[in-house]
Amino acid sequence: MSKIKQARLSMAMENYLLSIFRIQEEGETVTITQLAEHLKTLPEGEGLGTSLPSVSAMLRRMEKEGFIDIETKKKIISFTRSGIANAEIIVRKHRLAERLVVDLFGVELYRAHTEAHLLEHAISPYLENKVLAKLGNPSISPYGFPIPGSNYVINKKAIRLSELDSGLNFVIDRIPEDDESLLKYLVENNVVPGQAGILKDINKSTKTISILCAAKESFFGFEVGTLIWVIPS
Amino acid sequence: MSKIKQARLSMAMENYLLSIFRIQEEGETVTITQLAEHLKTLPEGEGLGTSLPSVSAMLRRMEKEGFIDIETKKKIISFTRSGIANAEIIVRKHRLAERLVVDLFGVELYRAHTEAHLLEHAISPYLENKVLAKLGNPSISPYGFPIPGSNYVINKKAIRLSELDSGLNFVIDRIPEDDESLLKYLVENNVVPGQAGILKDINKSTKTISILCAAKESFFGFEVGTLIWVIPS
DNA sequence: TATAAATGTTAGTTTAAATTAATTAGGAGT
DNA sequence: ACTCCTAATTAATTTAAACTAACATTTATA
Repeated sequence: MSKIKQARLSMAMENYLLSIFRIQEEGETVTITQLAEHLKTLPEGEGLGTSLPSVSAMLRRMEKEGFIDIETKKKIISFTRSGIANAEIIVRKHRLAERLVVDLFGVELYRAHTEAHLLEHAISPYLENKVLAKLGNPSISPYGFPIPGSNYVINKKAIRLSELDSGLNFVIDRIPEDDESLLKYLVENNVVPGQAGILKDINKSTKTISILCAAKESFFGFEVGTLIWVIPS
Repeated sequence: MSKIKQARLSMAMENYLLSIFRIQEEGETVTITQLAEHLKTLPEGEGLGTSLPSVSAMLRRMEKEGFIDIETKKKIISFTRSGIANAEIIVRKHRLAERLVVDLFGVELYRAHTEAHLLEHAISPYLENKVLAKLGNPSISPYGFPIPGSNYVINKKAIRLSELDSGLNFVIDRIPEDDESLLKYLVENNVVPGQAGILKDINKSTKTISILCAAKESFFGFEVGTLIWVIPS
């Protein structure tokens, strides 16, 4: 029960915390270049916060604040206890905001992530509780990601669609959130969390995948296939 | 039909626009000191943006951006066309956010204004439309203020409670938004927009007022009485 | 092993927004 | 007219967060 510093975070720092969390969640190692890359997907300020020196400087600030450790050999960035706690707070607000705009306001799925990126910084702990109650304590985001604080844990049986074999049935677990044009395509073709489907063909030569979800057939490359997680069924 | 610059406003500038709008709405002249005073009521950053030189500098920036004119004799600050347009945008978001948190999330009235001050900066035009639709195109805030863009105009018959005579009946039109402890008292005693009441006593000697609203009697000074607008009935 | 590509840091600037401290300009009162 | 108070400005700093350009360090690969 150690006291976790519940800091007044700047918007920029909240974004960094969220990006680091997301990179870790994807199982990748957090490097400065990775981070700079990931921050580019954020809608705020359009193209800010992406240069390596900027990221480098911010990480040093975050280290001073006690949110992260930077390995001296300068490869690995990891959260401290305080860092993970604060990252979970902002990720929770983000995913709650996604649920909010989708469930209550009817925002289209492909825009929810972007809208949530603005809202996440504007939700006080008090309001968060009100929203949680209103939404019935949701445990996953509209894209299938766990909402920190709920007891939901990712299904261990989930695998990347690109690792499934032809002919097998599945249920969509998670889809990528931050590519609007891809999302439009996926939603259009019923490739959304909870949807059952069958892998029609996975082609190792052409690196393409075709699936069938609720009578709609979709077709995409392996890179996309690795971003879609499914539960074999 | 001139093109109004739909600028990317900083959060700080949005706050200034809103404060200037509010001061004008109250019928007072906008001076730098007034503004500094009003900005202190904002919850963001706690105590930031209140010093005279800060306000002075920001106003010069806003003049450069074409939002305001500053009289050379340095007394009067007024909006340009672009300024009023952008102020109305942020005021609309603010009051819509107040309605949102009250109507949908059950936030208590005394906190709504504060929560809205965070949310107002995080509502995109797209989301604003969704929220407007969800709330049924409201025309006034929970405190009784008009939402710009609706066709609502303030009732010309509205007067300050302090200007009403003893024994007269009224309906509450507007109550002040930015004093949480006062708001708690008012809500507690049914002094909310739309509520009918009777002015029991207005005492010129002690500068106090007592009213009766739905069986609850409240009691306050003239300063408060000037902040509550009512329609005599 | 040498060299190229990728990764990260230093150095020097910039901008927005804030601060304090000190100074000036305008009106009101005696 | 002089003094005083209020209102506003100037000056000099500070901080967070970003940038470019140039340099340095690692890693990988021919």
